[in-house]
Amino acid sequence: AVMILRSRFLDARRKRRNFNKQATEILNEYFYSHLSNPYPSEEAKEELAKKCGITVSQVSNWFGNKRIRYKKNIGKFQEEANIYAAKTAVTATN
Amino acid sequence: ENTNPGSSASSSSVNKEGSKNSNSSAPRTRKKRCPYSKFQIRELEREFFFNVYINKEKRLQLSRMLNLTDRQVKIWFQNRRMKEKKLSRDRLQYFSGNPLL
DNA sequence: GCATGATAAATGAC
DNA sequence: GTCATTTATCATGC
Repeated sequence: AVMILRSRFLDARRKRRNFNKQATEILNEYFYSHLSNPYPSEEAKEELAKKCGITVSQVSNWFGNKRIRYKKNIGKFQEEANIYAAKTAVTATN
Repeated sequence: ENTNPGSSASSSSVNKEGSKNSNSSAPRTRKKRCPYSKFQIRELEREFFFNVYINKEKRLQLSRMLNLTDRQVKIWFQNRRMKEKKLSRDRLQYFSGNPLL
């Protein structure tokens, strides 16, 4: 029993699995609503991790990748940025 | 497998930080990340197994053997310790609160 | 074929 | 020294 868990842990790290759509939505919402300073605190990371059903490390990985890839090609994320900007604007009015 | 700057017989292309840059070049260009070879990793891991903290003596010896700078070896051990800590955290989280245990 | 998540070098704050 | 991070690279998903 322990052995299968151990083996599952060992190969579970590098086997990449995409996050579900809802988790990505939550992360993007935070990112684009904090675009001037997309550095969530440790507490914010824990909350995001809980809401997304992922670990804090995965949240850190996601923001690290998002920041560098956004900076490298802002144009590519323009459409995405507009979508979430509109989304947060709607929630703000409610 | 690994064309490491400084390995083989590179004469002097190694960018040193010792130079107190005479002229402008204000922000020193960040050193490009260069993955280490299997051999380098094996030797580093071997030493890490014996002692997680490496002393200056062995560090110089290792850096010469692997054609790395002392700084590179020092930083490798720092990163390796962080990796070990993360592995412990992940292990703990994975084996705790799981369905069958 | 790139998008994406995870990991490996390298830097800097403290 | 630790540790969050930047950056490039790796490995996989699709």
